[in-house]
Amino acid sequence: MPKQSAQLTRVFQALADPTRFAVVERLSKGPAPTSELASSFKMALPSFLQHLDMLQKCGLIRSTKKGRVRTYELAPTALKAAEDWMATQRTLWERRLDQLDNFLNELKEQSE
Amino acid sequence: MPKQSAQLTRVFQALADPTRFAVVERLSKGPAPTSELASSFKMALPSFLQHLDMLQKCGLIRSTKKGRVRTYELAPTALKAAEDWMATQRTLWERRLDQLDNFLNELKEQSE
DNA sequence: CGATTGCTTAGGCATCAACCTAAGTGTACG
DNA sequence: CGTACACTTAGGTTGATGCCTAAGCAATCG
Repeated sequence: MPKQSAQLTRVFQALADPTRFAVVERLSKGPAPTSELASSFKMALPSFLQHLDMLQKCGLIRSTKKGRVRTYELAPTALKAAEDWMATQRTLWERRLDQLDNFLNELKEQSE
Repeated sequence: MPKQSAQLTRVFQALADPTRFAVVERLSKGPAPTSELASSFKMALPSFLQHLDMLQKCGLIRSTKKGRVRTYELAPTALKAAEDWMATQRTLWERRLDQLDNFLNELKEQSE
């Protein structure tokens, strides 16, 4: 499944920018409209919107429009998928270290 | 602590590339020398080395050199930090959803 | 309805990231 | 000691990313 990993690299790509990173942190505390989100950054609005689009395209956030106001919220599924991948890599490695440790202990006992 | 988040965005940046992503997956299964890692990719060696450097600079991997062979291994701490950040954002959001759910249930009970 | 507000689209510029080839350093082996 | 091997350094091309201004559209408000 190379499709899966392509999706994950897009999520990481999205989180690699300080602006988008900060948006995710903000949205973890609750939904917010475009203008409120934008007000924290000194960037022009269209530039900021590109960041929101990117976050939405990779599935990290969702949005709905009511009247002329668009509201954004976090979409935890993408975050969870990335989190799970990381946990898998890390625990594979840590388990391997434990096995090595056991092996060395056995060697040590044999020599005693 | 804006230092913390800068470190995290660099980790995400590192994982945003398919080559580096694949290297981390490979190294989760155990250490490997430069040439073995490089053999999986059709890229020129110096190009590939840039990827390894980037992974190392953000703390995702370590390396040691013995003779003329450099061996790489995973460094789980950076991975753990990124994982923890994601879990925090996600659970903040999910807890908020639960609270909203409780609130709606209370409203519903009052109306019955 | 006319002006204002909130977002969207279009297009352009500058910097950086990912790749390459060519040439260098140091270790090992016959 | 000379050759081969494993990596390293230097330098250059190219496309993607991040930013801007200007102009457009649709929903309110007076």
